[in-house]
Formats: sequence, structure tokens, C-alpha cells
Amino acid sequence: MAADKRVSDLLRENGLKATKGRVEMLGLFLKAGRPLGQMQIMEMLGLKLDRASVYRTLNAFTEAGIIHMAYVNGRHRVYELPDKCSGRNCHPHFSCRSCGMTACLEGFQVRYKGNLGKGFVAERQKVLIEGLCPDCKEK
Amino acid sequence: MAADKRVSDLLRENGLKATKGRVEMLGLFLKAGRPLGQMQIMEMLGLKLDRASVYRTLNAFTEAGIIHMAYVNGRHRVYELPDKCSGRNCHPHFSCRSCGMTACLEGFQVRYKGNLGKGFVAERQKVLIEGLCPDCKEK
DNA sequence: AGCATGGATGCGACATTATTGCAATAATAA
DNA sequence: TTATTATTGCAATAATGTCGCATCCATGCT
Repeated sequence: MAADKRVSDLLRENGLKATKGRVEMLGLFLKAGRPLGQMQIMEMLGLKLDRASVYRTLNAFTEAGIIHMAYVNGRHRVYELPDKCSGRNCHPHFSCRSCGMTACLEGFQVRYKGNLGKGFVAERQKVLIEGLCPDCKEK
Repeated sequence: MAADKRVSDLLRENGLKATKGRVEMLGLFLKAGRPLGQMQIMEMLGLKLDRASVYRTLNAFTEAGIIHMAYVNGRHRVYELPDKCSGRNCHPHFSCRSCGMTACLEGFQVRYKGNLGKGFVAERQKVLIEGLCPDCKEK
């Protein structure tokens, strides 16, 4: 598959060996276009990869900067491609406090005003807006 | 102790029985003036309460709205009084990506612009700014 | 292409955080 | 004071994530 070749190159450019599992996982992120957690990844891949490998790959991708942890939903860490985030300006997410459904909020701008304090360096911001989704609002 | 009486009343006003453990825990939050996690609470109370009770109490307080979960630090959930948050305008936190140190950012304003979308209701926002603290910046 | 090598994988064991069931206990209302 | 009912403590269990180690395989070299 030609797409796999591009994914492999992307991995190597970031100093990572292009193993089968990694190519599949990165392919998932590229196709999905939405945040993914370990469980979802395993299910989407048909449980072909070991749990430990998925975790290790997520960590490797994160260290390499290929993905980043978007937010924590309950006990689940959810990752995504950083392509919609420019450095310290990550796009926010919405989370329903009732059903746990989460979504990216694009076209949403967050600005903050104030000083962090002497010596602090801000690298990025994570914004999570909590509330009710349309379904849960009904009840 | 007179302070305990006030704390007990605060609990009953929120529909919670004023048990010894709850009074002590809520007292901690009121005195601390900073975010607390389960482990810190146990240590501050000298391990007098059972782990399960601390977790159940944190959940009860959260449901009652007496406290809320400020952020997740690694695997630790950290709670705080919502007194510095007015509804949908919670104060942000800073977290050092190197040493894990976290702090409340008061005197910091966050504004966001955009529409959530049809039917969504925003109840509050959580903002976490990640970066380096002065100590870790040195290295 | 074949081979060497070091990183990646799979597996099981372990660590950590959080929740649950149940009997005993304590806080509230009468 | 007593009855009622929620809460606690304890142990067991769940859920998420990490680690060690033997094996495997992607890569670079010849």
C-alpha cells in the first residue's frame, strides 16, 4: 500500500523504526481524524497488538512528538495528532459530564491573559469544557 | 471546635451527613486553600481514614458540588474547592512537564470564543497550562 | 541478497489507583 | 433513647499502565 510507505517514512523521519504495529497505529490516527485511546486502538486493530506494545508505542509517539495526549477521560488517556494545534495553542475539547462523550472543538479560540510568574515557561495549554451534550440535556 | 460546627452545617446544607471523617476532610480543603489528592489527604489526616472512605467522600463531595476535580496529574486526581471558580470560569492550573509540580494560576484570565454547537451546554472549563517550572528550566 | 545487531514485541508478572460487597458502626429523626 | 438508614472499614476485585526478559524483526553493512 502506498499510504503505508508514507507512514513508514514519517516514522523514520522521527527516529522510530517502522514496524508493522507502529505503521498500523499511526495509520489509524491519520485516518481517524479524532482522538483515540488505547482500548479503541486495540479494537480497531482487531486486538492484533499486545496491550503493552500499544502503550509503549503511544509513549514513543508522544516522545517523538507525532501525537500528544489530548485529555484524560475518566481513567482513559486519549491521544491525537497535534496537527490542529500550533505549539502552545491546542484546540479545546468538550466532554459531557453525563455520558462521557467527548469531541474536539474546532473553530474555537481560547485566549488567556496574565503572567505565569518568574521563570515559568508555558509550552502548551489544554482546555476541556465540561457540560451536557444534546442527548443528555433532554433528560 | 467552633470551626467544626460550621463545617458540619455546611455538609448538612448539602445533604450530607456530618460524619467525623467528612468533617475532617472538608476542614482540610478549607484550611489548605490548594488542590488536594487522595494520598495527600490520607497523609494529612495521619492515615486515620480508610482509602475507600476517602474515595467515596471525594465522590460524594463532588456530586454535592462542595468540591470539584481540578485536574489529573499523571494518574492522580486532584480536587479543590470551587470557590475561586465562578460557574463556567474556573481558574487555570500550571503543570511542569518535567517534575510534575502543579500550581493554581490566579490572576489569570481565560476567555474563549466560538460556539459549542446546537444543543450543547457548557457548565465549566478546565484549563491546564503545561511547560517548565523555574527549577526544571535551568537544566 | 545475506548477515549482524540493537531496538521492538509478546507474554506474564507486577504496580497503582479506584471501586464494590458486606458486616459493623455511627449520625440523624422521632 | 431508640430506630432507621447512611456511612465506614476491610478485603476482594477491577481497571489501567509498566516492567523484565526471551524472542523476533527492521535496518544498515558487506
